[in-house]
Amino acid sequence: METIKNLFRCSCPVTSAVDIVGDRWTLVIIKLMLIQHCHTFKDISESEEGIAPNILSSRLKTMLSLDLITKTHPPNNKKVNIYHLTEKGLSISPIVYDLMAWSDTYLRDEHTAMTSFDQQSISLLPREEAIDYIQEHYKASVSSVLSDDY
Amino acid sequence: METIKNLFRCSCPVTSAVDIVGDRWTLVIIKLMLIQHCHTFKDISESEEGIAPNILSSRLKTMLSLDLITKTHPPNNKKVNIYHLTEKGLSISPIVYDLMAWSDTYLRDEHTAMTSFDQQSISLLPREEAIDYIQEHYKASVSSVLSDDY
DNA sequence: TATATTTACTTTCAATTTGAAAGTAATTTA
DNA sequence: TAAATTACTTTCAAATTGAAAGTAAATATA
Repeated sequence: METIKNLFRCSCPVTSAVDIVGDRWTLVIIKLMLIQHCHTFKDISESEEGIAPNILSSRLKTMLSLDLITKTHPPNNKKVNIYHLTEKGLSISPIVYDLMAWSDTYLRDEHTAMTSFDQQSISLLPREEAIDYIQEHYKASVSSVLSDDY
Repeated sequence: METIKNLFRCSCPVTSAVDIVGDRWTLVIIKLMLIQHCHTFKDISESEEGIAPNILSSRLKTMLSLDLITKTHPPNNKKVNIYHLTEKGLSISPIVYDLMAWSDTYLRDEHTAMTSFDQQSISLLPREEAIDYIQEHYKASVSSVLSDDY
């Protein structure tokens, strides 16, 4: 008889969030979808991050089960799977933004090869507007991919 | 001949931040220091999160080497070690805040035992003020612990 | 001053997770 | 109809995590 062991270590909301996104890949996959507009298994596989296919497969399954992402086909295509962020997943955007901003300030000295924000314009906007901009562009990209003739 | 393998997977600032804080414990330890004012090995060990001493020891060493925390003794005490956040570590505060806010909105349904913000007052403040409040109280607590006769 | 307690760990070992490499199956393109 | 593409799965070794017990130095107590 198998028991499902509790996903959450304790009652703390911060620790509970870490129970969901606290690993080497979940936030990276969210960032690849959100910022680099990776919508397919192949897109994510080919990213600079170099995730192994078994790991990606396993993470996507977990993220689906946690309702961070959903999976659909583009119209008239049964081969390609489109993964996209749910509202719950898209709401991780502020955390992705803050990680980017923190690295920009505190990691540059020890990681000289590190790049800046993807679009220059983002670094010029105030935080809230930058996050909105990222989210709106992401949604537009998903719409485009899910429209006819991808 | 040993080579130090690069800490960073790639040039992306988000992924680089995940290379630093993307595991099960680093953000939890920062949160325990910042919010619950855990300053010693014992304080952290006894937390609700239940971290094993070998894991805690290993994480603290890594965090010291990454300059996220420093280690000192209180005056007139050679036994107790006080760990506290550096500027670099304290600047993770916005991420901790955002994780807390995200859980509050998106995890409550699936994790009914989850508590709210530690101090009620924090949830009433706007984000920037809440973060400032948390950081100032943290700094005051460190000062107090490092003053005479702990 | 001697003993008990506390604090901060380390050691050992089993279990779980990660990741590299190769392989497979369905679908679509040429 | 054959080749290429996409989305995976399988296998196995290496690294990480974690539970349990143990140790050493410093401090508090009798």
